[in-house]
Amino acid sequence: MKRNILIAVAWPYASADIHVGNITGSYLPADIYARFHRLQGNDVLMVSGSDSHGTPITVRADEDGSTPEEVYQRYHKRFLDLFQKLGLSYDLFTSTHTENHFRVAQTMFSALKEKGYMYAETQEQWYSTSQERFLPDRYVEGTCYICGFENARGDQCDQCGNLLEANELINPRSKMDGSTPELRDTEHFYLDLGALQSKIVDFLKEREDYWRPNVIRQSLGQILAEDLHGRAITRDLKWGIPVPVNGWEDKRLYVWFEAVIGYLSATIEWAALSGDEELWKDWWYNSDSRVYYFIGKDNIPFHAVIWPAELAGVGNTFGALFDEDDKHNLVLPYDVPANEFLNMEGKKISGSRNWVVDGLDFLSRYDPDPLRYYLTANMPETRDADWEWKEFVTRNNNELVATWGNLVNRVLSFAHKQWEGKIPDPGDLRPEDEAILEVIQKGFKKAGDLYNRVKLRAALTETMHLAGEVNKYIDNQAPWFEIKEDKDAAGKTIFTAIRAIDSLKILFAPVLPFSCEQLHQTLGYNKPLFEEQYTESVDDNLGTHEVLRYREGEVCCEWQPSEISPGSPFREPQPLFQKLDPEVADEEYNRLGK
RNA sequence: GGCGAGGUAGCUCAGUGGUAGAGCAGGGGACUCAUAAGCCCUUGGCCGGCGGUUCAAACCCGCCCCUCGCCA
Repeated sequence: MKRNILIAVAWPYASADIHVGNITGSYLPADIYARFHRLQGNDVLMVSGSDSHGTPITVRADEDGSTPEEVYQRYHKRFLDLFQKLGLSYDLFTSTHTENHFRVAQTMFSALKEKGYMYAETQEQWYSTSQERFLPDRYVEGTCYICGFENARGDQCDQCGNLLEANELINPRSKMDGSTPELRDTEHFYLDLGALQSKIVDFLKEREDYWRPNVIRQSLGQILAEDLHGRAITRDLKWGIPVPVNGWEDKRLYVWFEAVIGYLSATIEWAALSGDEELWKDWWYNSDSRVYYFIGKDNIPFHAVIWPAELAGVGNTFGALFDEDDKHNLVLPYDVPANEFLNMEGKKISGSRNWVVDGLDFLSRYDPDPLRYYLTANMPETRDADWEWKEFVTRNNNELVATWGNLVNRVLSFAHKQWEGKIPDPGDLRPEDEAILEVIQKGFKKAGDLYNRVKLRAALTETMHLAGEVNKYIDNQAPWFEIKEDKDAAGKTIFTAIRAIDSLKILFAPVLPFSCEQLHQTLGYNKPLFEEQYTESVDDNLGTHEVLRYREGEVCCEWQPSEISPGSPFREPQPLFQKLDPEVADEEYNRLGK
């Protein structure tokens, strides 16, 4: 049955470059899952964008002497570049700084307010009299009231590691100009999560049996132990989305409330760009559609609790306010397959200490598929994983090159030489030929089940295992002997092997799109396996923003075994992957921390 | 402090009640189509610790230790 699948991918903060930990945490698994479902023939939409608001961006702008807008544009462009090079096939990668997102986010706010899930409350916050503005917690420094450290930030003390109540800092000073701030009253809106608790508990319990244990148990456990309480969703800032209430024009929606709304607004923007403004409803108003949220474990509460609370809270009021269609509720998350973290050579990744492998930097020296392969084979699906350069090189050489790449090369070069670039006609297949093809066929079911349940690492292992089975089959048949005495027998073996390879191409394609596309062309197909990515500029009243898109066009092949025909021509094979000198592992390791 | 996840072969990880598994690394072998790749055989583990339930525990229960995340 054809299904609408929405792949909702974490929104990167546009204040730092993306590293391999970010990639394996959410962006890569999302893309693999999207490609798998496209091959399944489902209606897939994969959306995300740059989180362009929030304190990290204003902090970066203040440090650089630039504006938040410039900071977000700079990193956003680098994201688009990286995602294209890495083959992350977003149907739309946009940003939160668009007129459309402002409107959708403000509508969500208004809908929640109308439903009675918002209340206003006054709190005290540090105010800079010299700059005439309220200071975000991390803009205030002072003495830690727990350990006495003199340079603690308002939100956290770097010496004792405790999270702090900014208002209790001793000897506070503004990070901006060193002046002494004063506490002033300020009023903010709160999302009444307490009132939404029973809806959230029901929502989680319905999904208890198939969600990953760390996601479901943490969310449910925390709620049942402590109950949900209201959270402030507005801030005294200039950069961001204005609160759509009279008298509140100077305040902004808090990013954690606003950014998750991007999943909805990006789908709406995608529909408008596609030429049919109503299309987004096929995913958001369709109770049969499935929405998957690919995120890292640090984001679990926002996607398993807070965002579902926003969605359940608005009910049909979002539609009523947005385009006067009050017949539908918004679809709640189907699954939140959050990944754990990736460490770097045994230590935590740290951007500031350069203990990190940057995505663009990596791709300046290596191809995308080896990275995708290594990160998937080692994906932190159940626990933290570790990036080791040595392991990257050995997995590339022993698995990608030796098992899969060499299988393709040994079969196709032999075939090309002996049958002059045409696939041999096997006549009737022998039992051993049928047997290996059946193993492959069962692989579609087995790997398909694993992909479907978002066990990407296991799906890849299974596929690599099948490549091993084909290598065994070839060694058993030994077509290089067969051809000396009985060319027809060798033809049966090679035909069978080519079909197996052509099938494995489909099974590997979600993880290894570039090399599978290359193999696909070598085998003589006209239409590509996947469509193309491209960028486009979009104008609105907030300015111009560049987006990443995915072209819709004719593609070949679905999730089923090869039916490639005898006699059809194919090209001389070129290696799919390059072997790496083991020394590069040391070279790369020595770059870390410098 | 509260809520969780993880701790299994040298390394990376599967395995949730019935005689410990895979890949890589290590050792040995036969072959040559292939990127000296692939194939066959093989060494290697008191399954974090201590108790408990059971005819039977890596798996269930309790306590403890270590790593990581979230919340306060």
